Amino acid sequence: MNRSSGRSGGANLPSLRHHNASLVLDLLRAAGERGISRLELAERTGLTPQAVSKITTRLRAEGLAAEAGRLASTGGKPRTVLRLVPDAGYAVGLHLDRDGTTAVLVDLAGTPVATRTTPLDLGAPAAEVVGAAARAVQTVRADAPGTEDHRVFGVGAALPGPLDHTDGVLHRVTGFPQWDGYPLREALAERTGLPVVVDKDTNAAALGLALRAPDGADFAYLHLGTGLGAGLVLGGGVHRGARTGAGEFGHQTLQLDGPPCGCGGRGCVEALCLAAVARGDLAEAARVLGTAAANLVGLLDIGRLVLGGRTVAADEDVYADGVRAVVEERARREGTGPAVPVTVAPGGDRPVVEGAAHLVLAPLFGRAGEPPAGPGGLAAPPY
Amino acid sequence: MNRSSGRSGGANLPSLRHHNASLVLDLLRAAGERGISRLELAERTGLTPQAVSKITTRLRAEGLAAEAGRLASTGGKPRTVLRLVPDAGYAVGLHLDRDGTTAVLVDLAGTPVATRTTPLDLGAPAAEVVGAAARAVQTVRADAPGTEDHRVFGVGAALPGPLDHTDGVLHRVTGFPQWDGYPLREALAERTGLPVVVDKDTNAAALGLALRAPDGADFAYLHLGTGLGAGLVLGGGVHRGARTGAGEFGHQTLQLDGPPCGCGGRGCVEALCLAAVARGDLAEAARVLGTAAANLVGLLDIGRLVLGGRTVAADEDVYADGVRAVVEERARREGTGPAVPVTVAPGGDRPVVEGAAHLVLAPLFGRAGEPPAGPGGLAAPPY
DNA sequence: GCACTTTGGCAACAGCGTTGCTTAAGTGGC
DNA sequence: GCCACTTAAGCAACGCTGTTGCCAAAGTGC
Repeated sequence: MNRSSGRSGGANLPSLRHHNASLVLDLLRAAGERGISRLELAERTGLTPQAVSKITTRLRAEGLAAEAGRLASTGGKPRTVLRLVPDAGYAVGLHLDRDGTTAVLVDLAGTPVATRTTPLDLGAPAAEVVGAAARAVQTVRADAPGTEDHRVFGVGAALPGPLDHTDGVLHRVTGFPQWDGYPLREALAERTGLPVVVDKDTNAAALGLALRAPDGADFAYLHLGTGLGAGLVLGGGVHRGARTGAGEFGHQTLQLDGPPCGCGGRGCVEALCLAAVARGDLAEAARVLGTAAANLVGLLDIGRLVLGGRTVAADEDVYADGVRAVVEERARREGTGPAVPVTVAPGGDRPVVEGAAHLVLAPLFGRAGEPPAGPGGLAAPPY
Repeated sequence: MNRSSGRSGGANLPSLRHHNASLVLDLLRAAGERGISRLELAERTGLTPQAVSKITTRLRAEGLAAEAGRLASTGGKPRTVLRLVPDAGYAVGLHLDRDGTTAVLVDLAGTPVATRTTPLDLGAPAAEVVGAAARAVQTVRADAPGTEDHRVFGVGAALPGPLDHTDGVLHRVTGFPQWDGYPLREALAERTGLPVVVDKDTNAAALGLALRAPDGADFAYLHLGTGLGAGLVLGGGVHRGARTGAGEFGHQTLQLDGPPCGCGGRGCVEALCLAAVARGDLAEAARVLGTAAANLVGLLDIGRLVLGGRTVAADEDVYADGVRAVVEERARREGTGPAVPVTVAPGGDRPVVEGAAHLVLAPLFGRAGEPPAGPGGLAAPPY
């Protein structure tokens, strides 16, 4: 039973079946090419081996799972290894950044099979940007043969700035007022003929990283690029909050009555941090970022911190070490156990595009987030 | 299904039954004395009317629900109103504060039926404090006749400072080093013969307020007393984090390199806020509190803020207005809709004791939190 | 008094995971 | 080479879930 918001849902037999199937499918996905045996699935889900057998039989019949070799015997019949069938479905990830667009086609396992990056000014007229984005989607689909229409589940689009994840309407992409109130989801769905999900870049990246994490622990993804934002993963899914605006990390006040910030406030982390970057004092930038991160860790008792974004990518170790130092010092003071690990997400901005594709795939695996709706409407999931 | 942490749980028929029964029971509880009809239960849960009939029949057979009158007809057979039977079970709430202990016996509906407050120095030897607490529990049970042993589900204990909710061991109650590592749950369970759950005072209060809230929206409870802490309610349940230490709100850095705080850090909200209180500048205290609160609202996109604690209770309006002003100004700047409402929890510290009792009751209603374990062990819930 | 509406229980049912047992497929002793 | 043993996985029967179709109960309104 899932950490979805609200408490409406009564459960019936189909929802129970779907829940367990998602759970198994998620474990298969997490196991990757290594695969996983039926008995291990049973142990991990708490279901009986017989129930897992029934569920995997259905998944195999639907082409989502397949047997793939067997393990060494431990004194009896050896376990059969099951694997997710990656090409049972695909999704498109789309990253609309301030100065360029990247589209990626990933398979069910999350592996990218085609990528395209094109320069694109997010400040151009909306119709132009949407048109270019739709073309990028078509291109990346054409790049990968054998991915017919019905096997592409949808498009996940990630972009900076506040937006409403539920209805896919942008609020106010910082610096580009023409996007205010623009129904991006609808427009993209119409142009691509595919279901579309829209989310903030930080949320997309966080979701992608969450699906790759071996443990299910809560973590925060801190993205430092042209701005500073966060994606929060609580309980296995992205935490979006009441109005899907969570992750407003950059305009956290870190210095009461400090220097003015572009947002109109004073002493925001983003302003302090980027000012330090601008004057070349990366150690100070890392210290400021670390202080805000430590605030977050204390407030939510988060288990892990992941840094990302272009600015971080340029000097990974400086930021990782600087943030780690602040977090460790605070943990020592409070004496509540070892400090949380601090890592850097590899690949600069790449986690954003790949995570965007996961906006579409995640619901299949029971991860938080409602399935996308739109024209060519996503039929009931194949299981 | 439920926002529990981790993603282990496969679901079977008993768990499905339990889930739906909890859901119905929670709606009955929320309806209070007003009651609720079968058909409304069906609408709210999404279950069929027939399923609700079956579930409520079981609940009535077990003495947890009862029919209570009927509504006006709308042209046909009038709806029958169902209500929770409050005296079907009880729980004890215990608030161990720095200078006193309060115990309360509440019924299944959360209504207090007996209260006792005794002065008690939390700095006294552990055995002494536990003994006095256990006596308080016995006293409050004796105060309410007709509440035999098997109908008291357990004791929920709330106290300040970091602790491990999972195993009930205290970490370091600020200012009282003798509690460091003390297994409070075990000790209290042994002395009272009842299952015990231990949690931070802020979490207990937040849980109690969450159960009373009409909507299921996320909110934060900010407690300003001798210290400053927060309780977070996300997705209907208390968010405790990886090591059950979430809510560390007071030692959030709000002023880089600011004045030193007792915790060893610099520029913590708690230090800034309490310093302002000490010099009588309540408006500034409220502004500082509001700034930290606005950080929290932005980060989590929380839907509501509730203030509490003795310091707030002494000047409710000053704090409510001061915090509201900061939050509203930030909302205006960011332009993401109306600011979140700011209210004060009535009754000073009372939400803490009553919320403590809910630590025991909440699992019955499917709210986050594992059921208590301990001697005299809580048998399977009565439904 | 009769037609109609709405509530809510009864009975039959489909489908879920579970249990008990059987078959498959290995290892290791002799 | 054979047999006893162990472990994995499927088959069949089962108990229990919510669902569906139907009917009795209990009102309103002409």
